[in-house]
Order: sequence, then structure tokens, then C-alpha cells
Amino acid sequence: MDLQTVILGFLNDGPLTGYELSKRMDASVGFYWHATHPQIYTTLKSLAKKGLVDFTMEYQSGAPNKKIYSITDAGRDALFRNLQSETLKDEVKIPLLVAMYFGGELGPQYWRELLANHLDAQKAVLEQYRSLCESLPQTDPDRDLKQFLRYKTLDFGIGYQQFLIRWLEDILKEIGE
Amino acid sequence: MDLQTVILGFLNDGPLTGYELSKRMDASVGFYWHATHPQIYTTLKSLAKKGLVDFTMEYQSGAPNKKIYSITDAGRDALFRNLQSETLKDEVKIPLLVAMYFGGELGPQYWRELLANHLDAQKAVLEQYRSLCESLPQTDPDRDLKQFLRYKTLDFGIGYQQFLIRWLEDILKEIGE
DNA sequence: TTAACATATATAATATATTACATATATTTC
DNA sequence: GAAATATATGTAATATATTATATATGTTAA
Repeated sequence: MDLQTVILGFLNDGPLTGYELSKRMDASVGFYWHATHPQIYTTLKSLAKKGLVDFTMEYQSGAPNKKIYSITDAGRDALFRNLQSETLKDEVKIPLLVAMYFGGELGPQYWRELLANHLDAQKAVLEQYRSLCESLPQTDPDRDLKQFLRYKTLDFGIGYQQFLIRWLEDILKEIGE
Repeated sequence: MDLQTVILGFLNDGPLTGYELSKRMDASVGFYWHATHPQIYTTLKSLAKKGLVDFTMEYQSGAPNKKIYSITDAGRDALFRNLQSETLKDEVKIPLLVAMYFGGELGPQYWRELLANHLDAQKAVLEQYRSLCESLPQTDPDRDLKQFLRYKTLDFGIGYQQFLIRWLEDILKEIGE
């Protein structure tokens, strides 16, 4: 899986500008695949060079012009070929766990404070996912598999946050809030 | 958080060669911070250049020589400074979720098979973490905070796998195994 | 005894990603 | 009216990471 495939996936739903792509990504796939905007712009450029996407210019008087990107037939082929040939190996970096593994010497007071702050932040993220969830229609897999699977990726995010929050609360109980 | 800090963290427990570092990482911190061996060797080199680690050569007749790396006082300072100045923002890439988000068109049969295979693989990972867990002493935070926090990072891995497995099983039930 | 695998250390080429810089307008807030 | 923020698009410099290549020995299994 790479950013190219992610971008092709978004464009398979309809044409988008780089900016719209970036915003849409942050609001959906973002929590399990993040990309910054320079990355998105450069990847769009290289996808266009390969003929997997093309774009039309929308000239605007006053505001900067827009490049509206669309997926090509070759792009659609590449998308589904890539989706099926994936190793599905996660790439995960969780700095909190690294800090916990190596930072025992920082003392209980340090960890009480840091974990309490982290807990608050994670609760806020959970609420964010929950409000996103309300705006998403929940369907059964036989009616609309695509929508069902998309719903399930958000469900993953909610379940993960719940697990994280419980785990943090357990530790705080043990080291004494 | 960066690989430099992770390596300094390991060396703070005692001297290691690049190879040992790589193996130890895979067997502990690996599931929340992974690095390949070329990355480790080049990072060790740059840490040495900065004076945060040094090394002694162990000349071996027959077998290749070993470079045994140790952390310096400056390295220890850098380690604890870095550990405390972290943003703690996760960097997570989960290809399975991306594939689910974009791959609804691949059909229910495709997803049944893929998710069932993924479930088996994740169960194997859970067993691996569990056997690791048995060899690790569980202490209370007042007696040995360092060991307690290390234990908790493994506990996180186990809890995460359990959540993942339940989530996959739920989906398989819904799309009909 | 030959092949395969594990130990051990690296470099080179390439790919990917981040941070800082750069520009320009519209809208909202003080 | 000025400042801040959002929209919108990009480049440059740098940092980080992966894959392939290279070398050389010890150990284990067919």
C-alpha cells in the first residue's frame, strides 16, 4: 500500500483538487493513513506523469487557479491491482509506548501527569470519531458492501480509542491518580 | 520521537552491537516502532559522529569483527531530553483499513477470504505476545516503575490484538463466514 | 557434502516524508 | 482598519526509510 493507491482510491469516487484531497483524507482515512500536503501535490504530479490521473484547469479570476484531478482507466486498473496485491503489514509508530519503555527513570509523578493529559486528549479524539459516525449511514453488507466496509473502518477507530482509553485508565489507577 | 532516541534507549540498558540491537528491537519495541537493519547501522554511525554513542571493536578470528556500541554521558542527556520533549503523535499506517475503505467493489467473497486469513495471522501474533508475556516479570509500580511500564507496553500489544481479533470476527459474522 | 539458513556488518540507489519557504486572495475577528 | 485565519497551490532542502547488493563465516538439515 502506498500514497499513490490511496489517492487513486479517493479519485475513484470522483474528481478532486489537491487541496480537497488533503482535507478529505484528514477527515476519513487520515487516522490510519496520513499524508501532508506537499506529499499529496508531488504524488499527484507523478501520477499524472504516469497517466494514472489527469487534470483540467479551472481558471479563477482573483483566486488562484484550481487543478481538478480525475482518475483515468489506467489509474482504475492500477488501483484495483494494487489493492489486491497488498501485504497488509502495518507500519505503526507509537511514541508514547517507546517513551514508557525507556522512560521509567522519569518517575511516577511525571507519568501520572503525562498519562492523565494523554487520556484527556484521547477522549476528545473518541468524541470526534463518534460525531463522524453519526453522520455516516450504517448499512448491512448485502445491501451495500462498500458503505458497510467504510463504516467498519470508522468502527475500528472508535473501538481502538475505547481500548486505548481503558488501558490508560487502568494504568492511572495502578500508579495512583 | 525518532530512531536515534529509540537506539539511545536500548544502549542505556547496556552495550550492544548493531545486530543485537536489531534483534532486540524486533522482539520488544518492534511492534510499536520498527526499523530495518540498514537504518540502524546508519543511525548508529551518525550517533557516533555526534558523540552520543561510542564503540569498541571486538576482533574475532574467523568470524567477522564486532562493533560494540555504548551510550555516552552526552547520549544519556540527549535520551532523557528527547523522551520528555515528545509530541506523542502516533504515525500509523494500516493497509487493511485503506483496502477496506476503497475496495468494496472487490465483492463479499474476496473480503470473506482476506479477512479470514488476516484473522488467523492476528491470532498467531497474539499467541506470540502471550508467550513473551509469560517470560516477563509483572511488578507493581511502587516496587519497580521501569519494569511495570515495560510490562504495560506488552499489555498494550496483547489488548490491541484482542480488540483487532474481536473486530475481525464481528465483521466475518456479519458478511457470513 | 551440498544447500540453506543464521550470524554479522555494511553501502548504494532509490523512494518516501517532513519542515520550511513562497505566493496570493477571501473572509472573519479584534 | 489591521490582523489573523482559511483557501489554494506549489517548490526546496532536508531527513528518513526501503530494497537491493556485497561480503564472509558458522551451523544445521537434507
